Amino acid sequence: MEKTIATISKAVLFNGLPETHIEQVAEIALKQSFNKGELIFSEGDDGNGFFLVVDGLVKIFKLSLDGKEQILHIFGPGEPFGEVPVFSGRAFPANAEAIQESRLLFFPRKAFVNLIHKTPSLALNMLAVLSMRLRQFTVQVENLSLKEVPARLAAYLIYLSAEQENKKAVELEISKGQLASLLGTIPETLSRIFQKMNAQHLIEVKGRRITFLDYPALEELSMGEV
Amino acid sequence: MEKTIATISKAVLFNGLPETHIEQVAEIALKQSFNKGELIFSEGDDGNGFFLVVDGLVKIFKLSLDGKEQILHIFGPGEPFGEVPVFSGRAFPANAEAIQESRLLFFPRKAFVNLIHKTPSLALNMLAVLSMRLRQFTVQVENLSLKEVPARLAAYLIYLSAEQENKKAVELEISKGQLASLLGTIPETLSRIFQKMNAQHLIEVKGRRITFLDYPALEELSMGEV
DNA sequence: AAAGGTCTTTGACCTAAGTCAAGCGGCGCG
DNA sequence: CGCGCCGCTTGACTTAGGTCAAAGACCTTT
Repeated sequence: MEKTIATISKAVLFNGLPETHIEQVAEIALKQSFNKGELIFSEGDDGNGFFLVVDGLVKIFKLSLDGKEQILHIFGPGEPFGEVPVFSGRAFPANAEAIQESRLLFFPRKAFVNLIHKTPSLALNMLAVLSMRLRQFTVQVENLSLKEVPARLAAYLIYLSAEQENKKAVELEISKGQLASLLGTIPETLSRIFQKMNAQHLIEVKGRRITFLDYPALEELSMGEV
Repeated sequence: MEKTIATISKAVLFNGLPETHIEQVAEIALKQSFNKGELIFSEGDDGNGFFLVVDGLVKIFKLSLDGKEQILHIFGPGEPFGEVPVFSGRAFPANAEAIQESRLLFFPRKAFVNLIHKTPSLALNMLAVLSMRLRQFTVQVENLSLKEVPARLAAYLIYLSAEQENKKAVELEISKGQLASLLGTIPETLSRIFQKMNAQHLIEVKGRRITFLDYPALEELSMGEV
């Protein structure tokens, strides 16, 4: 229980809530565990609540009829997911799968909505979370529609660089195959683009470690396209 | 003022609010008008509030460096837009332009947030609106990444058919050029696909009027791709 | 009704990126 | 220590859809 409270009070969703409210939140939370590769929910399932990642890594994705996958988000510790059905009614709009051994908290819909009724600042926090997500989606649509794959990859590397606070090199936290799916392409294409960026001395790729050789050029590439 | 109240009480965002709250909402709303083609806000602008369409039509879109446009949404009467900066802080993530002569209501951020503090059900309504928008985005990403242009067009026609409650024919409410931008393609490609669907006796195109000749085949096309 | 603009269509061409198929390399397992 | 597996790479080929250019179609304004 203390662990649960500690996790919750670190999550941005519950930022700034008074102690007593945090405890109320913790009371309605249920612990769940998922193995690597295990499905958490499927598109079309009814959502009776949402999740918070305690540790591990979860991907949210869509599948086409012929099995091609597009990753929408990857969520790590402290991030909530699966909120859409809680507020819009209806089913999950996508699938969720643990891509690492993961521990989650589950917040049942009804209890959470009750809590919101009593806690306006929790509502505002949730509005902030959903707004950030919308902002993220505008970027993803922009990337898919207006940028070519090299630009998307460059943008992703720069995003990682900001996240890991390192302008020299970054470590991919997902496999290259998953990265391809996140960028809206396939492993073969991604591999070729890594090679090309290598050949152009933009980066150096060694397994999951990417070293930046020409950061400004990468930024350039990520924005426009030549 | 009565007109304002009437507009507000019809909008889903304010569904189920008691009379007195509707009046409070109306008090903070400001009327604004935009000519066809007029810019409402630009990506990167600070958002001190959000909008509600009274009448007219507004497109939300992104631009690439070389001027290509991707439409994210088209909003008509009763629909709110521009909420993201209200709750996430920061700037508008995209541009907004009136594509018809439009009258809008503007809700200043601060006044609205105050209102939410006092009105939990308004918060829940707004959460529902944002959740629906997220759901919509998952579909858009799926379309862009996993479906080809003919499937996207078919899906859009079926969506229109549901909206206009007519399985025989629909009327496009935007130009074909704008439709191309909404579907993530260009007018030339869209035009060719209309021709092809014509030739295959799926639809008949006469200006903005699309008559369905083989609805089931269209549904088939919209989902998978052969 | 002519003129001028915008929207739409058509044709010829090009290219980014997907498909298919085969090979490589590192890692866990027996 | 060698075998098999999975993730990744490489090559040859195909194709959806973008580009560029020009011609129609339409609608408004005079």
